[in-house]
Amino acid sequence: MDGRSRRREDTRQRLYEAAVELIAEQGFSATTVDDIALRAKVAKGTVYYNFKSKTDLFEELLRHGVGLLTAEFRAAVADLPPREAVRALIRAQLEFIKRYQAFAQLLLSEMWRTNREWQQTLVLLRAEAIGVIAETVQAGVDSGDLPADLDVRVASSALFGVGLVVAVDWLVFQPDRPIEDVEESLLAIVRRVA
Amino acid sequence: MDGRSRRREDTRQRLYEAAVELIAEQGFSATTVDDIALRAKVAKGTVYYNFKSKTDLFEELLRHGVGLLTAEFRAAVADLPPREAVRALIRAQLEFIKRYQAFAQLLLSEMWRTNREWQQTLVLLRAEAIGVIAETVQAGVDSGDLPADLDVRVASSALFGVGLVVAVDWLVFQPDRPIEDVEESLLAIVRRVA
Amino acid sequence: MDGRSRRREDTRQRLYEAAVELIAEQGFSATTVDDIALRAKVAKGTVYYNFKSKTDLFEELLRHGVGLLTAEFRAAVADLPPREAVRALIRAQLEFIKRYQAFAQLLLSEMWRTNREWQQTLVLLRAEAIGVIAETVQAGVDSGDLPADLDVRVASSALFGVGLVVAVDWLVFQPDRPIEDVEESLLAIVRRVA
Amino acid sequence: MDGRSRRREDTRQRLYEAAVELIAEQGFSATTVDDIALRAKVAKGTVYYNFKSKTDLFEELLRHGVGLLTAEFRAAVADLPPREAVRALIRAQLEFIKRYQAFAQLLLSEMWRTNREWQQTLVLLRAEAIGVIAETVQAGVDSGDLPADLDVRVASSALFGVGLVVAVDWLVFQPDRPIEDVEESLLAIVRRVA
DNA sequence: AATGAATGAGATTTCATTCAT
DNA sequence: AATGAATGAAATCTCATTCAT
Repeated sequence: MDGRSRRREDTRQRLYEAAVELIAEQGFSATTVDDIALRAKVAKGTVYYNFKSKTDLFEELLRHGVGLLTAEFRAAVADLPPREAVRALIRAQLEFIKRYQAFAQLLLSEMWRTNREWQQTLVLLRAEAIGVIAETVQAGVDSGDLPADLDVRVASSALFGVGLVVAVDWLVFQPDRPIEDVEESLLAIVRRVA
Repeated sequence: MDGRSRRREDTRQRLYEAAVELIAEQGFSATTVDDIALRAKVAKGTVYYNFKSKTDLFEELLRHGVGLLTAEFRAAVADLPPREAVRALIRAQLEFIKRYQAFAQLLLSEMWRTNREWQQTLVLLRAEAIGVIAETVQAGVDSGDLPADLDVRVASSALFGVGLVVAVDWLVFQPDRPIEDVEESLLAIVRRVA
Repeated sequence: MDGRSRRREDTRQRLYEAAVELIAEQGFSATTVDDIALRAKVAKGTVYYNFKSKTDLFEELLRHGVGLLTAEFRAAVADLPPREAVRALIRAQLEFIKRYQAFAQLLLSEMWRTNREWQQTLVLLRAEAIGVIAETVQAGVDSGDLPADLDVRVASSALFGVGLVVAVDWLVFQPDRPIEDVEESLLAIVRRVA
Repeated sequence: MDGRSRRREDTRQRLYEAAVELIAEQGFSATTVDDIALRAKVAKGTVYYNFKSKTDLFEELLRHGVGLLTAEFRAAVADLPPREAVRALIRAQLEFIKRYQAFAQLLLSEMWRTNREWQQTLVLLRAEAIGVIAETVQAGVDSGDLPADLDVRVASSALFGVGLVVAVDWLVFQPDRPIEDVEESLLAIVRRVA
């Protein structure tokens, strides 16, 4: 790597991981830079050597995480036919949430808040992720596979939210339940579009 | 004056209202006691005359709010037959969320966090509210109105979560959409149990 | 009683007692008006109905307590011959401290501090109490019963301080030891003037 | 840098010195952290960077100070014969008090209070310091240099208290009197054990 | 590239005092 | 004569940020 050394990139990664876990558990404001440095096993000054500010770290974190999710959404739909594509999106979301549990928890907690500094960032990122869903649903409506009266924006938004809340509820309150069960529940719930 | 004077009870009510709005927007930690006192139009000391701490105010707020919701759930089901009762619960939840929008937002943000001081309180309160749903669903399963293979706990939990996220999403991102639409979406989504 | 009703005088007495105990244990600043009201079983406002301020309550308390001590000193010496008079003073001090333990503790803690609001009051009261001792010692020197080279002021001051510290040490750290023992220790200690 | 950097250790020392003077004059509760920081010429936050709390600073201060006193006691007795050893202890106490006047004043004010957070700490520290005196007195009793009927614990306790109160009385009310006078008064007072 | 001591603005909390009843 | 809710100034404590090393 050039520009940013490998060592530095490693430090940033450790900071991301520490921050995402702590913010998932406690929220952004309740998580201190000391906490983050401690969990990442670096000195406090190192946080500021790598990020402009605590908020900056968090925004980069959001971008990083939602970027991953959107990429997986895109990969999931590939060229599948509409209904299968929707099912693939749900599966992808579930798998993402399972893998990045803390990030999902954090999204659920922050996504419907208003009046926070990173609000704008989050709204944009949300639009990106939901955009992929919307494209897929729209394709289904166009092809006649999904009901013509479906409000695409509303349905996509709901799909995303329902997936998030059901999956996180699962991870937090019934972690022993197998993922297939959860996927089934989700599919049952969203039958109309999947 | 019955135990607590009317004046005092009025002050507490004002503090609840101020706190719930601010915390919904910004979260618990980002909301200052100064903000709360200012919005409630009392002196800062008054907050501490009425509540042991900021956390205590928040916990009592949660108890107060979830208490109201649970009461409305109980009133809604009355003696209705199972499927109607479930529909009534959904309607009650929607109406509650519409009426106490800020409280709903706050619940959505805090309910799936772990590691916060009021976690235990919240888990208990959640169990109470979901309990009413579970009783209704169970009655439906027992009477044969709902599928026998339905996992009651899981379904009730999902019903609650989905209602919350869809309604808050509506209020935050599509406030102009009529409530009937939202109710319909919700019913469509949860067709299996309603 | 006229001017001040019996009820009011009773309330003031209860406040004195509550205050003296708490201040002995914790010191003046660490004792709150709430504490005092609670222990005296009156409402907080009542403290201010009876005393101008917390400091005022404390100063009146000091005056009241040292007044009692000085009176007992005067009663003790009566017309006794010098050395007996000194012994009588020591006994009187011990008995006073035993009876008003909390007050003695409080005196020991506050008497050698500087820079407190009531400093002046306390210095005056101390001078009064030590004055009685000094008169007695002076009489002994004059009559030849006590050594002519004795520095009266210094000796009286030491007599008072030593009595206070030994007696309070006894009450706090060896409360089971009989008072006669303590008296004996004290007499042994101050043999030169008694 | 050994464990704690030199800079940090210097800051802590400055904070000790500032705190001891202020607390001697005004007492613990009446001394603010602002006062301490101001006198130590550091920012308020620095106090909390170095000590968990105001109480923690005070407890460490007590430990530090009594540690010094105990060390000087041990150095003073060396291998002297009993009565000389007792005299050496008295001289050591006087010199310590003269040198660390503020600390002595503070001890006198806090040592016989009950119900303060640091009570336990102080009782332990007191036992340590008095322990050295008691060893010396015990040796004197064992060797026949001191009266066989002397209650060692009581005598040591009294010795310590009397030394403290007489020396502080001297520093506060008669600072011009030469130390030799004070030492002589003390020796006269405690003739039985010295 | 990283460190950790120090900072100071701003948060939470306390508490003597006031005041309407 | 007493009460207790309310106040606001001042206390304790926290924490994002800076900076010298």
